[in-house]
Amino acid sequence: MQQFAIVATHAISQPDQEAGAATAVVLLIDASGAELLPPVQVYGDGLPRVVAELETRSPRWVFDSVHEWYPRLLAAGVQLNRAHDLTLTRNILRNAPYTMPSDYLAKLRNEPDPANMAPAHLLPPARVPENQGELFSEPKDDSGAVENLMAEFLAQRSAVGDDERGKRLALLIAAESAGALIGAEMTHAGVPWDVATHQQLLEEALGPRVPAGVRPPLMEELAGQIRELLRAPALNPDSPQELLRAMNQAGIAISNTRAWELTEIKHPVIEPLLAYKKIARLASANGYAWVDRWVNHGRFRPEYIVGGVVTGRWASHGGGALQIPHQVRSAVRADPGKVLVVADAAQLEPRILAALSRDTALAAAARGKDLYQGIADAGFGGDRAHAKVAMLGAMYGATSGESGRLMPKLKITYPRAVGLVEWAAQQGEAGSDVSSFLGRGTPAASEAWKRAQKRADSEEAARAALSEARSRGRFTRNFIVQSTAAEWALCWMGELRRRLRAGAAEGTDLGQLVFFLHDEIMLHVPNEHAETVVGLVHESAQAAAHLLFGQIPVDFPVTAVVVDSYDQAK
DNA sequence: AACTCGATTCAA
DNA sequence: GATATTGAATCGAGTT
Repeated sequence: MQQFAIVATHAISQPDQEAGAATAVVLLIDASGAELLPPVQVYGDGLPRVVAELETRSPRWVFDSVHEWYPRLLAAGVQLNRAHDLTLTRNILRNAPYTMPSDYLAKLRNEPDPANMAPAHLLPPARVPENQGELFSEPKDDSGAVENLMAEFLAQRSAVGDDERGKRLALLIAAESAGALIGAEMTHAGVPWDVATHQQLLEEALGPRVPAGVRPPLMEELAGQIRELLRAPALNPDSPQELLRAMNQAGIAISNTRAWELTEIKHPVIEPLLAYKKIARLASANGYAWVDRWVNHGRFRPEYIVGGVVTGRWASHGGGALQIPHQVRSAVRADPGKVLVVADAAQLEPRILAALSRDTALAAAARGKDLYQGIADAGFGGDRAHAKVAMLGAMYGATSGESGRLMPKLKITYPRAVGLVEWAAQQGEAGSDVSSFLGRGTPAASEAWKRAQKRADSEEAARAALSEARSRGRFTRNFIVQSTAAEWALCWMGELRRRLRAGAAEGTDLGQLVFFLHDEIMLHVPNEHAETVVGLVHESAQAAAHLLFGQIPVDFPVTAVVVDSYDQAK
């Protein structure tokens, strides 16, 4: 029998007590909502103990937000097997095209879309009810009460049908919630970060550490050269405006100061300027201040925002985890006695497109390890670079330039694959929605967007409307691929987590997931289990493909390497 | 002092 | 080569 354990802040029916009001309540129910145990009142910091006890019955844990609750359980040493995250599920159901109609969904879709609201960490903190026993207390906020959580949980379950589409949506919801567990566990584990290595590379690039607010020595030296070469003694090279003015005055005709445009210019200042930009970025983004702020006890712990991107990719908060530059990856270093297993999916998105479109020719090109070479051999005279530019252009919506020119050729070779992304683009331009393979949908076009499309009364407005339509088309075109790739990655990690836990259940600590970035994972693994884990990583990739698509002729190879530090991967 | 916005560069 | 998707973060420079 399926069991569900709901964790809430309180129960509406819970009588306020003079002293020692409960800090949480746990309710164990079956799929129909019937209580299997009397509600468990939790006092003080007793939640981890209560949860650990109930976990032996292996329920699916229902939280308003795993992100809010799970870290404190992990801190107390309690791990959970399965979860259902009401907030993440709510966000999926809001835009999901294949659902069972209900009042719950109707209400949900009438609320203002949180996707258009400020992220939670930028909003003022919600008011916490702290009013037990007070004479003039404000009414208690019952949104987190167990009765309401249970009602929403049951409503979410009945929103999912049991046909093929419903099963896919159920898989998405389960995978998203598993992702929430994994995200919290990765934050808890942390990326092993060697502060000494990091500081050494900073010293080599910037010179000895100086107080905050002072320009590092090697930056100051380059700044001096730049000022001299541009005859601008007071120039602050950190200001793009000042820099642009100074360069124009020195006779350099440019309209912006982006590094890749500067490379085209022949002038003595370019070399020191590019060198300056390079180390200035290092100093401000991943310099001494970054290490002080984000690395603690040898661990970098970014927060993962599961489903934080419209396409279902993860966002992150704190320390810029989505953009760890190659420059500092030598500081990501396994503890003694351990190694890093770094794995990524090879050319995931075009393979996803092959599976989505059932394009047998593209599937054939993807048969080998190098998909782009496969495409090149099939229709681009063996030219891999051209094949890659064409394929990326098809998935992103390039119209002009080389990529645009190569599109007709690509369409002749892969009519189904190119046809699918073109269909998705047309849907978006027309104001319709598209969805991922498992059923995550695009948010509806805004009212302002629809108004602009409807009455473009001037030449100017018509141009703007067309540009907006094309932009939405590129979004929906990319959405079907990126969102399904995110689902594949979620399943990959879920399968891997299951295998790691199976090992742990038999008493073998195989190591843990410590980092995830779209199509790449990192594990921190005891030396002796490295090859076992590499095997599990490959096995999980195949299991993920099968879980999503069933038996299809598309390969999803991953590369997995065993290294001491992150820079040795790739 | 706290905010917003544009410019820039990093990642997949 | 010159063009397309999704993000995070910092800085300067202007605003409230």
